[in-house]
Amino acid sequence: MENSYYNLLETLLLIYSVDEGKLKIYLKKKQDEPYKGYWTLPSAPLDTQTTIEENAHKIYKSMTNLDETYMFQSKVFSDLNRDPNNRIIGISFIAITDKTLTDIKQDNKEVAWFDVEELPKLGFDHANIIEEVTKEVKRKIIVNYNDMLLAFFPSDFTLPELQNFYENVLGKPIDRRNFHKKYVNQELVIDTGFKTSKGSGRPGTLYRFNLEKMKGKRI
Amino acid sequence: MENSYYNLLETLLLIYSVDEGKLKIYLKKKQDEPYKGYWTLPSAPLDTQTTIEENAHKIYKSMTNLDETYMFQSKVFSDLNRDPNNRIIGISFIAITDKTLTDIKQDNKEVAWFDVEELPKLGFDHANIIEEVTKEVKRKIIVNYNDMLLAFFPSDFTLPELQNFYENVLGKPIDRRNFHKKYVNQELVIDTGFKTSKGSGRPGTLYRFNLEKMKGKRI
DNA sequence: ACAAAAGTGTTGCTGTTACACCCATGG
DNA sequence: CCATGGGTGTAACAGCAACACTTTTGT
Repeated sequence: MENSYYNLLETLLLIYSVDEGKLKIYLKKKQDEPYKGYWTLPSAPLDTQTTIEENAHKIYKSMTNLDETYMFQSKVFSDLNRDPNNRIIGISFIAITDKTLTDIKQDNKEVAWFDVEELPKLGFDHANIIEEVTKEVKRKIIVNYNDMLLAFFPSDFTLPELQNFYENVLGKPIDRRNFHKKYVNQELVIDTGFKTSKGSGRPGTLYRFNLEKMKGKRI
Repeated sequence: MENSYYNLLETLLLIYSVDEGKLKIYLKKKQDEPYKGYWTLPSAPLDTQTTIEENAHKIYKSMTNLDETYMFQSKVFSDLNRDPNNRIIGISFIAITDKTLTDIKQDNKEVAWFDVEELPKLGFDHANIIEEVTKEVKRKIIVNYNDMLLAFFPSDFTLPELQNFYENVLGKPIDRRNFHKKYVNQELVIDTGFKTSKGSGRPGTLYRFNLEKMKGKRI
């Protein structure tokens, strides 16, 4: 009787990054049944001696070999038939990382970044989880979670890159002149003095965020 | 060995409401050990056949006798020593309700509304949970979760009442003229044609939110 | 009449929007 | 020299911030 209150839990990690203004997510190819060959979110069962935060950090480390990141809890998924074998309750975490730091780490494990708008075949209910959590991420970007934006753009970026990201998240275009003016006039970004130099076209000015001005700022 | 992955879960419900511009929370007095006589959040263990959403609704119903409410997930608390006896993982939900609807329902169960700034002695880690979740609620109000504001003020209210609530959440005063102007000029509220009539002072105009204008509006 | 609470107008500032052409680089 | 992508100015409008006195009611 008492046993009917003991549940299996897992921590699911949704690692996001930006690449050329696109929102990306880091997935893992499943090597065994069920869902062998499908892509899945990195996850780990929760044992009775670990907190969910510790568990999420462990997963993050195993996927990226990095220790620190911007990470926080997202939704819990408790549908009875999430897993074909057992009932497992999934506690999701959002992590935001610098894609360039993880590009190296793709040794033998099959892991890859996917555009959130072009996902591969996903196992379990992970398509649904990604959809729901991605909605939350977008909403938070739009609605002003500056910390999160800083996590997406920790290092130098161009204003067109940033604008591109916003446009993808918002789902509509923004006027380039107004966008530029806003960030430069309000000193939300600082000119690093460097320029991009990839391919054709005029090189872009590289900026970084002005932490002072961004703090608590409504964008 | 496998048993070390089975955890006890509970759903915790934080029911909020407004009263005279103050943010209130609905608590229950614990009738047995441990923490007998202390106040606690309403909660229920999660069995293996119920989703957390169903569980949260069950708790809400038992506390208010109401079926519908604005409710959503909040944080998960997984510290190892939350409960003196077992490790229990707590999944919290936020519900927002109309305090006047629940005032009736205080029969024999010892339940009461408390100002979130003046809480009683709380059992378990519930003081901590209330603090964390209340921070989230305030942040969401400030940052634009209009749905939530509508849930707090479903029916007629005066602008001074609404302003009072904002001031308590923001922690700083707002100019009355500017506040009034904003809501009336932008037609975020609609005059119901009724007036308050409680005690001394000029009666206030009763408004309700203009759902059209509030939708997606940044406040 | 007085205490309590609600209602209201003006002005300057700041940010947003709408709009089209020029500049720097690589091929 | 052309294709690609980056950078830029102006004017009208909307919302926000700062500011104090009047009106309506109950006692």
